[in-house]
Amino acid sequence: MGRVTIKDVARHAGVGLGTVSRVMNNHPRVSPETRERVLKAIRELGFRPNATARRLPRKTELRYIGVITHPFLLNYHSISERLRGVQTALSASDQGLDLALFSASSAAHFDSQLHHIVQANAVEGLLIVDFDMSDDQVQRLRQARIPFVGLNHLRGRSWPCIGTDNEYGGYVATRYLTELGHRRIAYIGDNMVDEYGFSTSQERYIGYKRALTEAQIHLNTRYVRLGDHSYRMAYDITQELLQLAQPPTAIFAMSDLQAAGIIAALRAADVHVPADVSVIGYDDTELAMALGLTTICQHLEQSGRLAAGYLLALIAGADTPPPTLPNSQLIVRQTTQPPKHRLS
Amino acid sequence: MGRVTIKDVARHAGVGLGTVSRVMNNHPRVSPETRERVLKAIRELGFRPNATARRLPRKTELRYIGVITHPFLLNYHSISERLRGVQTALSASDQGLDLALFSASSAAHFDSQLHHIVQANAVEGLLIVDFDMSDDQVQRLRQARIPFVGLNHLRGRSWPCIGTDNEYGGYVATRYLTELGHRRIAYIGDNMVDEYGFSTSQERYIGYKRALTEAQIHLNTRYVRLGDHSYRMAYDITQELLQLAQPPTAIFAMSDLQAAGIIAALRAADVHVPADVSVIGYDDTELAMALGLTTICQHLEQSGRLAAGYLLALIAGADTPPPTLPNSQLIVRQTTQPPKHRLS
DNA sequence: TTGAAAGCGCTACCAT
DNA sequence: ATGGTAGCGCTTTCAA
Repeated sequence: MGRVTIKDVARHAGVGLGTVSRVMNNHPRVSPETRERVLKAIRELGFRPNATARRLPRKTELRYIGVITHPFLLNYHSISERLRGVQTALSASDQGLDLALFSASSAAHFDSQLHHIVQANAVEGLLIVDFDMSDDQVQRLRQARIPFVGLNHLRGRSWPCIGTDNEYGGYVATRYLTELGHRRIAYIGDNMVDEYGFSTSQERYIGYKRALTEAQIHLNTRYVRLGDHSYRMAYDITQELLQLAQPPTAIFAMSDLQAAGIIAALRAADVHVPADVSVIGYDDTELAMALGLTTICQHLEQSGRLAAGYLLALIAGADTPPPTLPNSQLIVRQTTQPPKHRLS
Repeated sequence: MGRVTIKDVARHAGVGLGTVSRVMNNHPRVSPETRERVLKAIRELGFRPNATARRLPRKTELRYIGVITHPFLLNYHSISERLRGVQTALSASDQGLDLALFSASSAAHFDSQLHHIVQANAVEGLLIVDFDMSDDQVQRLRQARIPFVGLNHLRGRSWPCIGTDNEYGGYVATRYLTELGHRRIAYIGDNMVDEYGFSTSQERYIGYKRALTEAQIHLNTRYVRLGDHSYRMAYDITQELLQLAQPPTAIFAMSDLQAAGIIAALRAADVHVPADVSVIGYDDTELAMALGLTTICQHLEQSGRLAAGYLLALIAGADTPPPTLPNSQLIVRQTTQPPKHRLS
């Protein structure tokens, strides 16, 4: 597509380049007639000035830190917490860096977004939320000399990531339940991993399994359910779990929101929490506080702050190792207690 | 500050301009020695290429839709819902527009951000979340031909805004309570208005007053409390309200999160909801669903979608009136009922 | 493999 | 008030 430039407009209006520019910039010294003629030409040609070209002679720099994430994540509490941390770090640094938010709805889309970002030299640095990258993708960013930091936990990744260990989180939550004496423990996760390569749920599941193994509890796959991470889904799954001949005495969920759905479903079925069933959530949101929910705190806001701060350091040319985030932490509230009867 | 350019690097390394460029772009046909010499020069001079200048000859356009908001808002559920709507509209349009998130922590900061955005020609269009603008600021955006849409309700604004009427929302919630027979109705809002010119809480308060007046209820200022919009604050304020000689029989809150704090405080004081005290929240978040909270739905995600869609139309040169968002809606759940005794 | 030079699309200055 | 022109900092040909 041969874009319409200021030159075309000038020719079309029968004026000089400078005049068109003056009209665009509301320069006072343009006669009303000429101005009208130029505006008409602009309209007729559908001219839209090239922002990059305007910036160059004006010498107004525009610098961004990019954040790339999945649009579904915008549903989640986790993203706004992390974004908040990122913004905090950015404002604090006062380097005139703004935040560009890219979203990628599939692995292919992620790749094309990455391509776009590199090609357009869009950002000074990139925060990659939860997505994993192929060696090739890492290579491309390195070659383009765009510093990047993952906003999630480093597990088998060859590039710096900041986040808490999901395997550990899953382990700690489940171990707490086994220590309380539970043996029929359900896990409700999400299935994003299959579609998008997010491994969060899977990692926590591995921790869950490890805790079961340690407690010599046989893994019952009926207790493992994956859905779409919504309140509603957790509600429905809980109803199904209650239909089992041996329903679980404890449920560990992927998020506080799911836990809320679980609690609601239990309440609706007149099953008492925690007397009949214990529930553990994840994220330590204000929702968990509101519900008195036992949960795992993964320091989301802080992770955003640290990751952005580290990225800024990398941009400034630092060659230091990434900062460490405190590990996940079990927050015990009122939705967990030993099971009524010790069963096997 | 005379920035270091590629020219300086070339001179310093004793090579031509093109060679420096080739090194920066990992061009294969550069001898290892020359490459090393150039890299050394780059390091020594602290050279950082100008992203704008790189984009120009590459002809890779980079276009953003800006969203400007207050960093505190990132705490709120409302912002992620709206951002999600914006992203949805942006992706759907498939125009290669990305999202730039600006945050302004004060009125002065907002003004300077606006200046920066205009000056740098940073965005194709701007969504202004909750901030109000002076005539001068509106004028500046108009002059720069940057289309803009407010992401909040239009009340006394001369520019297009998309959002539900807060006065109406406050009115509907309060009227529902008066109709149930409540006469001692508290309002818990936030105090952002003073510091930042956000009028959300104030507008709802006006609706609250109107409903009281209609029901011939005298406004008791002890029942009107403003805080910082957190769960904690609402919790504390509720404790104070319970100390009053005549505690309220109903509480209307600025957000579902506050409502959750209120309910928790009431429960802690062994006051039953809704038997002893009714509670209404705002936003219809999943938290409200989880708590069975009566609340006001203000169609946040949809407002983001509509506003972004409309902005895209404006950018494309449309001259249509803004779309209309369905008005706020009362969602009755289980935290409201008539007061125990009819009191005056 | 390298240097020189011609743009990229626009702004802003210098004349007129 | 307007047209011509010299950059803005970089990429990418074209020769050598």
